[in-house]
Amino acid sequence: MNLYEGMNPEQQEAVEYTEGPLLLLAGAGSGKTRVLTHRIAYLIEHKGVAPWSIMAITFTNKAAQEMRERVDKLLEYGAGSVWVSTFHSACVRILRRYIDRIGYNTNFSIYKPDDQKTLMKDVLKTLDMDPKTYKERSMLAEISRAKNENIDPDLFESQAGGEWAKRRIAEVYREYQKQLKQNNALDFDDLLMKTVELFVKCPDVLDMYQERLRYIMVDEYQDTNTVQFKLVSLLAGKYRNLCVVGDDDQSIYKFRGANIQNILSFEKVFPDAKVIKLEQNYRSTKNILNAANGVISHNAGRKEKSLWTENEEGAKVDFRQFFSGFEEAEYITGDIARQVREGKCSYRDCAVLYRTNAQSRLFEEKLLMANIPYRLVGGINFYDRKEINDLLAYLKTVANPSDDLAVRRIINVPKRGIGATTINRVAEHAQEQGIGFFDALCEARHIPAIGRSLAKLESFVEFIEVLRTRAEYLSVKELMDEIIEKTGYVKELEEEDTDEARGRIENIDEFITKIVTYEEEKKALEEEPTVGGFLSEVALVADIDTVESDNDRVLLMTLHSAKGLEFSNVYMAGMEDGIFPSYMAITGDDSDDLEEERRLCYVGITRAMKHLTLTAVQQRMIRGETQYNKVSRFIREIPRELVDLGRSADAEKKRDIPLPNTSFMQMKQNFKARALDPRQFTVKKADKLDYEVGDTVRHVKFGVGIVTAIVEGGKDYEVTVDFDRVGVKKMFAAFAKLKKV
DNA sequence: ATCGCGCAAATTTTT
DNA sequence: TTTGCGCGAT
Repeated sequence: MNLYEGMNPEQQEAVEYTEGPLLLLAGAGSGKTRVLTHRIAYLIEHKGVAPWSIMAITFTNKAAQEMRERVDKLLEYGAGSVWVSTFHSACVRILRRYIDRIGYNTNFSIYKPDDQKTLMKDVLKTLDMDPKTYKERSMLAEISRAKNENIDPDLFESQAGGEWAKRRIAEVYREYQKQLKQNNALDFDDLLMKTVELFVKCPDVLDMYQERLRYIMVDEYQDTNTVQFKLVSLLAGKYRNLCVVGDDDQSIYKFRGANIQNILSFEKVFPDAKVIKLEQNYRSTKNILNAANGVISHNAGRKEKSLWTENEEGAKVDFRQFFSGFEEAEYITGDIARQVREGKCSYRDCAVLYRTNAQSRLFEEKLLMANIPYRLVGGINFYDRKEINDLLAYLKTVANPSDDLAVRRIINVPKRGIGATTINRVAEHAQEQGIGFFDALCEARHIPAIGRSLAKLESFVEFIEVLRTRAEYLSVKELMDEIIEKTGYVKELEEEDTDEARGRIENIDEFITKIVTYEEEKKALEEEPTVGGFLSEVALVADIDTVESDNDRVLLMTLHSAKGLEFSNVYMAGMEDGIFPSYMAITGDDSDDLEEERRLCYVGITRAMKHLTLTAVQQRMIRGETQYNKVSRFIREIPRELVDLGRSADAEKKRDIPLPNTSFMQMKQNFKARALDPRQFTVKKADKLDYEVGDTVRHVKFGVGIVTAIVEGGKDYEVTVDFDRVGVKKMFAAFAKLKKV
């Protein structure tokens, strides 16, 4: 395999420059993933580096998965041993192993924003603080900001000095951490911060990882925050083979603590760093790229860089204005329908991008009416649904006995006649005795004033205890079945017999399928599936991670979610001052905020390969109120000669779309029933396998082997392979992803 | 203990 | 427009 085929000199140089710090400034569409994957292959094949001493960190699980697949294609074997992961998943993996060294239990829970909010409410109550002046939202934002800077409560307090307001927040922060710890739980930011703490406090653990991970690569480096930088510096501290890839023009996560200084001053921190720029764009037409360049040139303080392309000039960038959001959505939908009808593209080539999730509704509605398949990314996550969170809370309760939040969520779900007063009494008792909520439940008979509720509490405790015992030998799926069976959760929904309840049952079925998928995948990798493992995985999936490329659908998502993706046809909707750039960015006094919006615009434009359409409207409904906005200033920053304003507005013939006689919700329901065909979630059994008995095949982790048997089962083929290195293994075809060599 | 009504508040972006 | 919460009734 020629690793350099079709690579430009800079890309080649980046692949070959393996020792010491390297900063790769890679513009949009400049083939950085290609460079990274080839670099990994080069390290293994030409430098004899062991696959397991290479770590690549990406921003999303989707990106990680893609990178794994691409490395796998380049290599004969060993690709499975390269550690490709997101920051958060990597940290979970490290902490599940060693967090007991810093005083937590390795079966810790991971608290998502919803859980954080609940916990924060408790914290504010404990501290007796007025929730009107101290909003949990802003408290959590402050704490998150601190954690992203690796500031612990002590440091926070000392930084507060004499400032009264800040000292108060420090108090909240301290109590919040205390309660997290009592629950043996970590929030997202803790995952990073505690890993750093672990490395600092336990040099032997750090040393072990340093010795193992000798080559480290970080993708989307412009979006790393201070803790992430610290983490990477620690890991790479010994061998200093650190390659970071980023583009300061695509830094769009400052609000989440991303520190653009990480990239701007990389050369100061690593004075011997080599800098390579990738400036040739392979993705977009000249017109699109120039439009992007035009916009981003209005930002100050950028790294010197000019993106160019050899691609054709292409069509001009379309800009269309409409009266209301209704017509905007109609136009975009109609345009997609037309393009597909004329055979110019497929649905999957089209993406509608917008600034806020709330804007998705109108597009959903129109696409639904036009019968165009779509996938909505983001907004309400699958795992944010009530029924799913209830079931997850059961699993958390079983896995982590200290997780009071989980216990309290499910203690009366489904209704067991245990009400607020009883729960408060138990909580008080726990507080007095300095024990956990669940422990307090166990000794409920010693709590005065529990009265008649005692029997109910005891039977609940017994139920959980039984589950914990059974969990020792049941699979995750079996455990979940038992929970559903014994609680009567689904049965209750069935009796409700409403559309809503039916939807919930569907979600639960989907959830169970996800459990099964998780278990099968783990088994295919010869790893033990566990409740804790499943919970970690679930906590860290973003909606974008679950977008399958093999479905032919239009994608709807925010500009943020679109980072790292590309489409032939991109529609950027809501190009209005106050929407994009957001009202906050315009009115705020920080010019940085506006620049970040501009970078976001740059990211959006550079997603497009062939066609870019920007739209704006005169009046827009925002939470019930009509707003009148001016055309986005970003439109004016695109060189005029690159823009096509379309025929005059009245020449745009409005086509009549028949009004549906069904409600939006109902249509959505129907669409869901059609789109979420069960086949999509169960593993599809291949019609036939592309290998047979006697063939030599390759497995990501086990390497090369010979197929000795194939048994056809109901759901899938069970394949037996005799591997050169690890011996005979049995596996399911759909998960093992064996490739004939 | 549970249900339901009515009023208030909220929306930037996410691992 | 949608969601969340508090209070009163059963």
